[in-house]
Amino acid sequence: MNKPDEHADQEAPQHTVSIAAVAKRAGVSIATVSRVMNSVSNKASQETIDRVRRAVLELGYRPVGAGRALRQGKSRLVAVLASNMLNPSMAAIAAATETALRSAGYVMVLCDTHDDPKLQDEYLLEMRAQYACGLVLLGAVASDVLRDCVSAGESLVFVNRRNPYGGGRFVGVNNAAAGAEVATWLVQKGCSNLALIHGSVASSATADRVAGFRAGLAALGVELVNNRVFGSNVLDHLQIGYEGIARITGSGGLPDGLFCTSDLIAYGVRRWLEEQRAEVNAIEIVGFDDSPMNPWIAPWLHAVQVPYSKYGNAIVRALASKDEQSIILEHGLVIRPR
Amino acid sequence: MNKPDEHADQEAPQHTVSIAAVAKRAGVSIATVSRVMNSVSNKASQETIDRVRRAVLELGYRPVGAGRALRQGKSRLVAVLASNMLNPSMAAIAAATETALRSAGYVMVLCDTHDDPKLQDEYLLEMRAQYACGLVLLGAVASDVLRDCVSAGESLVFVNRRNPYGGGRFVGVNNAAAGAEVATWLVQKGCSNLALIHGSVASSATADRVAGFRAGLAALGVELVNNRVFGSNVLDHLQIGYEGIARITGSGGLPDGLFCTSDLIAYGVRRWLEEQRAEVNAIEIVGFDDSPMNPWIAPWLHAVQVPYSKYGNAIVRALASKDEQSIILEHGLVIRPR
DNA sequence: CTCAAAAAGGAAAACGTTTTCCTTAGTAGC
DNA sequence: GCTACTAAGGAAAACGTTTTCCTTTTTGAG
Repeated sequence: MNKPDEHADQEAPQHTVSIAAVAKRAGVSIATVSRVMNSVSNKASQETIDRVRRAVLELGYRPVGAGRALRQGKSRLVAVLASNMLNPSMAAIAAATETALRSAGYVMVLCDTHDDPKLQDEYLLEMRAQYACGLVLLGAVASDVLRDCVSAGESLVFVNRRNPYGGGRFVGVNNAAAGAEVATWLVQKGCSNLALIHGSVASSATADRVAGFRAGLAALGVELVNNRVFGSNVLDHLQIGYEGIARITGSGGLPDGLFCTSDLIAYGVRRWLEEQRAEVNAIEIVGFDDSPMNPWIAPWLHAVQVPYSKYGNAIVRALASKDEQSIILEHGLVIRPR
Repeated sequence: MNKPDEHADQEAPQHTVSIAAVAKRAGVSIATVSRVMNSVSNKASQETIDRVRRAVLELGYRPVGAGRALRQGKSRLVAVLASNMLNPSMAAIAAATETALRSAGYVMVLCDTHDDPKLQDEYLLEMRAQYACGLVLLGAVASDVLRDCVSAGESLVFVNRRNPYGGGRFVGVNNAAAGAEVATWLVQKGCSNLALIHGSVASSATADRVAGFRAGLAALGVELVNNRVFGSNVLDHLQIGYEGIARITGSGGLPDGLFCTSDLIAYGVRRWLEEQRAEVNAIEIVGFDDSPMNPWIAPWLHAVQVPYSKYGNAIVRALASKDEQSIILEHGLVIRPR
């Protein structure tokens, strides 16, 4: 911490130092400054470049976003539309995305759509008005403006949940394969009374996890009867787990192996079991996401581990890529010893 | 879901509909359109206003942010600089803030400073370049540019952690009072072997909680000896709790009452206790924040409840207010029965 | 009826960039 | 000594707003 008095070194910039100021200081035109800033080749001698660079440093110049955006017809803003920011896995993705975007020179605008098509539309329109140069949908929901954006060929990246209108860039894990792996592990572990609790299948991620789990069981010749499955469209996954395990247990006793399509569902399950004073350790519970807090708050939970910290870079890569590729990241299956 | 064909109602706008288009359609000048949009009084007849409004609706016009920002010298972007977005309580504040900002017509830019002064400076400069009209600091750290912003009188709101340079708008709870309440409750509960585990006191929030707790005990004539206190600057609060309870127990046995300055610290404590197979229910543990997930994942934890969902509106109010007022929100003390 | 003030609204400047034209001076190939 | 071509760089337009002037018309007070 240096004393407030001796800050006469280069703290002059104060507020808005424009390209014109830099040009004047370097003794060149604003066009040249702009070209140096954007490293346009063959438009300035090395000497000029150095002079401009020096002026930029001395004045602490940094291009005003609005000017550039207005001229180019697009800003450096990337909008991230999350369906529910209170969900820890969303927050993890948002955090990783922010870091990756920032180091790629973008600025993240974060919006919470609460899984509401109307609100999503509002945000999409607003971001268009802000000249956002990219849209990241963390759990997209079908909506009119989204369809519009898709068909207009805007720069969209769908994360975890696929484009409800098909196609488009996608970043996520292989949910179906993960579901199947869970099935295999539970069966090999010797569980004979399996159950499944899942959230809304309007999410392609959830739907794939469920389908993969069922397919995995089918491949092993294991049957999953209907009263061993609970699904709900409720947004609060904790609630789903709590209610789901109650229902399942009520109509056929405690299972000995359980797949929950999210960690939160598993937390809800555990809560009910503890309230019932059930023999919790007799049940193998597998969640999905594997929150970094799990080793601390849920050491009893196995989980498909989604590499959220790697999502950021993947999303930036997807945004930058020209073709509509899907980026499938590798998941893991974390088994926690009792 | 309506069929893709019959969308000829008013889906024409496609991409960029500018103020000029609206003006043309309404048969007025762009100046008039602008004035109607910003409801400048005495500049348009009711009839004109209606005509413009109709044109706006029909074309789906919405002012381009960059144009307005450039002209006015400030955008509608509000930057939220969070010290650690993976902390659930930060995420909760961010979510509430986003909603409140949005409904007040602002757009939230979320940045994760990782509690790093250099990164915070980078963000502050970048946001200045983006003409951000407000800065919300969720856990500010002392840094050169921040000092600059403070003395330049920029629109700053400090949340939870106070301005390291003094003054400024502040939103938070009365941490000292809350700490004292915890002390009182623990003593009244009959605990005689108290302990305290806290994070970095560089955060004014933590410092106040600790000071309040100590003052509360002192007022009751209870002494808190040094080997019953553990503090650490480590960022990971889970780790602090885990290590803290180990140290404290090692140098004086298990406490029967414990105050942790964050929920996460308490989670870490619980983990260690369970690993040691300690009689966990013999200890009254009080956390701070009271995450909405606590009833589910930590029903054993008492906690000072911070009304994070109310932070959003308070922050917007603070941003809008002319004078540098502090907004102190009411906290609670949630006691969970065993 | 006169005059001032208010209402209504248009033309154009300004904001800070990027980029399209230009112009000039070298330079390589013949 | 030409002719092309490239390097180097400036002037000015353009992006979409808001706002300052300015003009014309209407209103109200005397």
